[in-house]
Amino acid sequence: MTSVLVVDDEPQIVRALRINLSARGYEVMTAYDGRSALGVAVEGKPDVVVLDLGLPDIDGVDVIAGLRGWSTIPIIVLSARTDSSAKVEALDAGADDYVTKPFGMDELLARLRAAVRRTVAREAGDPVVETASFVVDLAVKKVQRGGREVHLTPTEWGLVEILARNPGRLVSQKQLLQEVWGPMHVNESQYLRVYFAQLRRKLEDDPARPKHLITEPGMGYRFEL
Amino acid sequence: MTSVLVVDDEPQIVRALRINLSARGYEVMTAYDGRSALGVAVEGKPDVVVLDLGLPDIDGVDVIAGLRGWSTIPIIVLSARTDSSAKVEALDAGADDYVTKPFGMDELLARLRAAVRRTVAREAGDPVVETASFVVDLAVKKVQRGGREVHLTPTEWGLVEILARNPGRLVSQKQLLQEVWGPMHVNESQYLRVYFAQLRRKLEDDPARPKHLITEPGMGYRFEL
DNA sequence: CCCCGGCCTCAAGAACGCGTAAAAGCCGGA
DNA sequence: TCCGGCTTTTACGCGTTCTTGAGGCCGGGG
Repeated sequence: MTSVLVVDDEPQIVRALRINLSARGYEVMTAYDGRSALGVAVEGKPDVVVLDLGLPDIDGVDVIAGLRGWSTIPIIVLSARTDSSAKVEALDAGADDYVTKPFGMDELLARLRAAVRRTVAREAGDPVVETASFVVDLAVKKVQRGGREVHLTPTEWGLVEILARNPGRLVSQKQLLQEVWGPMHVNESQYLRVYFAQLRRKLEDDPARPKHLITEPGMGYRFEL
Repeated sequence: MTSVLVVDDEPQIVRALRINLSARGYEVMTAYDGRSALGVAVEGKPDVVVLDLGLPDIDGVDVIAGLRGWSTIPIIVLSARTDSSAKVEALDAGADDYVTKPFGMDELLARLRAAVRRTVAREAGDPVVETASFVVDLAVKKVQRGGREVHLTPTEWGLVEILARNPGRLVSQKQLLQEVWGPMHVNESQYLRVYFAQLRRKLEDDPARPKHLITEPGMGYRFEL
């Protein structure tokens, strides 16, 4: 299910959006200020964010920057300001679209569909990553090894998923910890050692000499095909 | 260079866009009707399309469909119709954005940047820096020399990364020390000597006569391609 | 000619990060 | 309540990396 984070300080707008979005099968999260919006975004990993710019605590542009710091989630800005400088500012800060209030619900929903479609298209590319030893199916969240399915715990899968989405790339310890354990645990690199040992035991032919789950000492980990 | 296909049957709009886009460094292609637009798109493979919906020959939505049949190029629709049903129709046909005429050039350019930014982020082909002796891949954080991968320690990589991002430019000792060792060690120029010796041993064909990792005595270091 | 600053080289101990194992804590379901 | 699976914590040995100091080289200036 596609999840949407709605951020606005006007309850009636949040309510209207929640009703319309839920009715169309979206999962809806909400936030009423910038600070909690960033928190909810980290926790809930929404597929798209609808963001009002006139928030009470943080400037809208800073909220965009805060999201863009770690994510490429599409952001659709809602704002009462119609002047082009506001639009330019928001779009250049990293927003994907800009809709002025009052807005037509039909149009907003269409723009939302367009935004989601783009990211789906981006990630749709063969959601299966294959190595000589095992196969990762990102769509159904399963791993096979020698024809047999390998059971992974949620944490293990979290790591495998991030790595498999970045084949060949070095992924920093910080990024892994951030995305799997949350921003509070970015220094617990011991977790990574424990879990990578576990994953190697489950997936590598020779866990002591891994061919695919590679450690880059001091930097991070790499998923070699 | 980013290329833009502008499709509109009103010459003055095409001209205005051509001038503004060229001035900002875009490569501009043009078409005045739907049929030729599809042809030019196939030939020129633009990075983004600005499409007027009121074309003389083909209905705008069909042009979108014609493009979407084989491509995911971002499409920004221009249209005089402000009713939401028109917007919904175009967006659901596959358009990425919808701007109503008359439009502000600033805003259109910002939306165009947003559209391009998305696809660049998506396709970001590895930024690779290549010399006669070795290859630095900044995205995956790897260095190759003569087909074989060279292992770099975190500190070594830190130096190579900074230099490779500034090819040909002189980078001061202070900057290198600051970025790799932190502000506390900007005077430890001995570190640089030790590590550059190490890097030259790993990367240069003749470490005693470096061709790429050049010392500028008293100033800093330079990465020659 | 000699001195000196800056650079290169080498080597050794300290510090760090990794892998591994095993115990302890924390649920949720039977 | 007990059990089993999963996560978090602790401990230790080991190899690698970083830091540091000493010595040699080179070129420019006195």
